[in-house]
Amino acid sequence: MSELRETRLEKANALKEQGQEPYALRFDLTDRMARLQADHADLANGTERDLKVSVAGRVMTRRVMGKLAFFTLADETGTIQLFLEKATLGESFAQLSSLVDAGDLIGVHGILRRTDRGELSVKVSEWQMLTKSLQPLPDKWHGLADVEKRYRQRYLDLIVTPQSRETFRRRAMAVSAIRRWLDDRDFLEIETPVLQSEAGGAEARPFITHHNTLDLPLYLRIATELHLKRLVVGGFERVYELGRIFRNEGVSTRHNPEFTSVEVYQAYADYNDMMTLTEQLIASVCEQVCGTTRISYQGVDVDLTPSWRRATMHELVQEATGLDFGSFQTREAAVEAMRAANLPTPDKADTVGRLLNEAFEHAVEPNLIQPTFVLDYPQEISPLARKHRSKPGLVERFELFIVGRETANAFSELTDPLDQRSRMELQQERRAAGDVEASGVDEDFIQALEVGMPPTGGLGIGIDRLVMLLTDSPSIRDVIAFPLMRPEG
RNA sequence: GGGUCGCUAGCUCAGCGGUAGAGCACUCGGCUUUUAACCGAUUGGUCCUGAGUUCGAAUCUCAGGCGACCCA
Repeated sequence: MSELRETRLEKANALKEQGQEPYALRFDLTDRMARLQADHADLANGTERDLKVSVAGRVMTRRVMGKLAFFTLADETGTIQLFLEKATLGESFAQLSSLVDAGDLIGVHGILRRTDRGELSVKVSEWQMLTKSLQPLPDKWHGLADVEKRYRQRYLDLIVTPQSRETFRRRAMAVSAIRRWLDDRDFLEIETPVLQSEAGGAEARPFITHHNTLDLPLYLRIATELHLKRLVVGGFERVYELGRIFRNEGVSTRHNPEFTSVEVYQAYADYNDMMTLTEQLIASVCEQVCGTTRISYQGVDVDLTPSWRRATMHELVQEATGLDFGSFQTREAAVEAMRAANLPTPDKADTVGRLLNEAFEHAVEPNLIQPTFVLDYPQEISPLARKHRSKPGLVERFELFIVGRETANAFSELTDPLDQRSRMELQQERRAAGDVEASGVDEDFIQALEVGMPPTGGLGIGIDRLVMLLTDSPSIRDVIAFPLMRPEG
């Protein structure tokens, strides 16, 4: 209600009349809360330490009792109690107790004192309004229980939910740990276009936009793959890009239309090398962010200590269903066996390989809790991966699954330009037939391959899903500061 | 796309056919060791929107909006 706001505006005006700017320019602070708490843990109850400190932050709670008051002041690192007494503050005590609300940002000068009840406090001798807040804070006890509000008004969530702050702190740590790990191994981060005239590198619907001056339809990238490979053709032997990807798809606890990936390409390597790289990289990031590689996700223990299980898609499906997809000569044979095993056989899965993938997604994927590399995918669902060196119909590809979720995807990259062209033409046929996720032929990319790409291992990791794992977050929206929301009605 | 659940005061929630409620927050008064401070008083409402049933709807029905979760 705007009555609260009116009251606070009046307080802001009252401050002005008393010569206090309600929106201050700056404040010289000497200390931050967490450090003060740590450095003065030895201060005895009921005693003072004659050390002048200046701190600033947001007033979280107020407890006023006549001529004495206690505020809790929070900065980014933590909280400290303010010990406010009329005897010390004189006239400005009345101002404090009547014009400062929970939610205001203030700066104070004072000395340290631990109260009789053992709370380290700043005994304030001087205070200054830094920013007057016009909106009330959420319930101090329950916090922001409304999930929708947490996403729509993330700033409130961050103010009152310490766990939310910790999640984004960890996300930042994870992202910088990934960059550091790759930089240390001579991988070069190169930025590739977000706006593309052909959206390729994955099977997904793109967002469409338009360039006015060139009168050109453009797509937001659905992957960084094809441009990073062009860089490998150009002679950069170790490249990566960590950045935003856009896919015009639904929203769920595991999907946001814009998300972050890191794609890594290493010349003269294959998918076996990328497996080692993946487990080393993720284990290292986990160690740095969580302090251990044995973590707990939503009550389930997950052990990310290398090395991880490696099994082929065929083996895993057979293990879970008893079906040997290597023995099916025709789609009909596979359909018959799958029906007998109560597995769905959608029409769009029009080959044995696609049916294998269906069986995998249904019977295996949700049960891959511990990190597992799934190897050797059907060629028809992997148009950018090279043919397997010894298994006909399959490609050298792995996906990494953790807690039932696809977390990484990697290939021995397809370097044969003629093979790549025929794969892309197949995609184009599917698109012509109505598959909105199929891409077309990227002529410029084919031309790059014709110039010659060295044998290369490529890898993509979904940063958001990795961060979910490292922060024990149940929804992707918990790890994206401002997730996509439908506008409020 | 389908299903289940939710939407009531700034926040957290109760009420489930008969006058719109509580705690916290706000405002006022009291209080020099509180930390969900306490005590007293007051203030605060498009019960998500619209239509219907009914003497009477926050409550029942239908449609719509937004969200959460599950399934595809």
